[in-house]
Amino acid sequence: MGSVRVRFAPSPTGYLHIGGARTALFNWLFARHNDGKMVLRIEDTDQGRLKEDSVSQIISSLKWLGISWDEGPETGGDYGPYFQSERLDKYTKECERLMAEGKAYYCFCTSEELEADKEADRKARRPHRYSGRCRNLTDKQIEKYKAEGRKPVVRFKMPEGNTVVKDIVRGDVTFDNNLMDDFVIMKSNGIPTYNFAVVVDDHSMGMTHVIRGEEHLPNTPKQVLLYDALGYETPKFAHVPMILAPDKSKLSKRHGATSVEEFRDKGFLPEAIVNYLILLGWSPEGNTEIITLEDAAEQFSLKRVNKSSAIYDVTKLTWINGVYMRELPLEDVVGYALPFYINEGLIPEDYTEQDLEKVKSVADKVREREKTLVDLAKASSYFFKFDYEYEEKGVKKFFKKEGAADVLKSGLKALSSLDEFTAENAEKAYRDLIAESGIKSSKLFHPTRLALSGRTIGPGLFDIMILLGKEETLKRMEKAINYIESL
RNA sequence: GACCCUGUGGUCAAGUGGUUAAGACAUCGCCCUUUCACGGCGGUAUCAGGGGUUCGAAUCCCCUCGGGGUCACCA
Repeated sequence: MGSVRVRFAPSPTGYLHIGGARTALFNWLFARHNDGKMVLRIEDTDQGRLKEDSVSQIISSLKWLGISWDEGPETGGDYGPYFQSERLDKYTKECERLMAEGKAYYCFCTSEELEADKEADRKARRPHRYSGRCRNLTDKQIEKYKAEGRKPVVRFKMPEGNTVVKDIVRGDVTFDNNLMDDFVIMKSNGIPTYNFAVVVDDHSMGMTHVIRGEEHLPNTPKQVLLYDALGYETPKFAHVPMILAPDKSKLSKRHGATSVEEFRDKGFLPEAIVNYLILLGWSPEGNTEIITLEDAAEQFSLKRVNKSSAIYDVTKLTWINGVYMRELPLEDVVGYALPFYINEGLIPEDYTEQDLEKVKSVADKVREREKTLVDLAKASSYFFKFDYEYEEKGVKKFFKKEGAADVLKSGLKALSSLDEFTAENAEKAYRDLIAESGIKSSKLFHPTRLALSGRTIGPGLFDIMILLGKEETLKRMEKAINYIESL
């Protein structure tokens, strides 16, 4: 076997699905691990289902995730074109060869006839398969049909016997050819069906391995038969388990986010999504949970891919996202976070260098305790706006207490006397105040936090003060004192 | 319905005839702490069921049940 060549072959009918992303990822990992090539091919033969912009959406999602390809759209390559719609001549040629060899034939059955057959089978409660009516048409009959203007499809002549699919993940899977009918390989409009196009393409593009979702397994024997009929060498197959929704059903819109874009919009980082996806259906040796694309590529093996489908669990994704939020370089996190800060109305769309610096310093502290970019932006809001309301339960607990205003007043005084407003000095001022006055530390810290942020949780109190600056800190203290006194 | 795949805690998942059945997320408790998060320690919880094979089965075989997928001139 030559060097490894694998492909990800999405159909451009929408966004990049999380399951598709995982398939792409496994292909990428396998290619990388084996110093092989990753090909991106667009399966756009069904013009009816084609969606505008879908290709660019899929491409941008893949890029965003960090999944690259050596050949395909944008990058080109020696095995192009990489759009099936531009490869029609290849399918036609191979189809004609099959017909010349008697391995395929024209079928002129109308959809009405086919439907009637199907109905008859249904009534007789027998499994439906194509009747084979056109299997042995004479040249004369064919001419006659053609003269009538009927456009034929081309069907594959299903041979007798069994077909074995050798699958790296699942072992040998045997299918009875009797259960498969003479399926269509070329539609009446001259466009190949999936099963035919995929075989011609995978062969002509030199694919050594076909790694795809489990849902393709039942189709594979047909493809194997086609490989044989065409005299191609069969690639190695690996059908990876599917990703299911929490209720074990197929992941769909009603389960919330299913596309990579949606996860992005919910504030997940590409590094985290990729990390999570790597762990779904595959696991590295040892107890590693946090793993980079590069490390995974080094270790990746199809032998360690699971057989059973996995239920995707957003809770664990969220945990992983939190890990990356605090461990990735601050610049990276801020880069991803900016749109969320804009969306929260914290900085303008045409933000300045100053805005950026502020986001950086705020995010640096806030990211420690948040798990998504959405939460990060929300938890940062009071650093940018002073229009917040005091949290109700905080007010009850800390503001509506005997002497609350006085405590804040003494805090305010201690702070205002500071020349150099640093976290160390501010903390010292508070600690000294506590020591001198005998005020309990919690009686001072909590109301201060509520005054400065409107909340009962957040970064270290003195970090907040520094981020706010002396002037703003004092202003907020004063406002809180007034508020308490008005209660 | 037919065919195919699959079945270890709530979820991910290690495990390939002999283990006290790892680990992670979640959950519960404790600790750390100005709060939250992080972190640390500990707890609850798993081999779908039934038959075999074997001195010995999560691991091998069979059946049942559960889950999923495929049955197009879609991909």
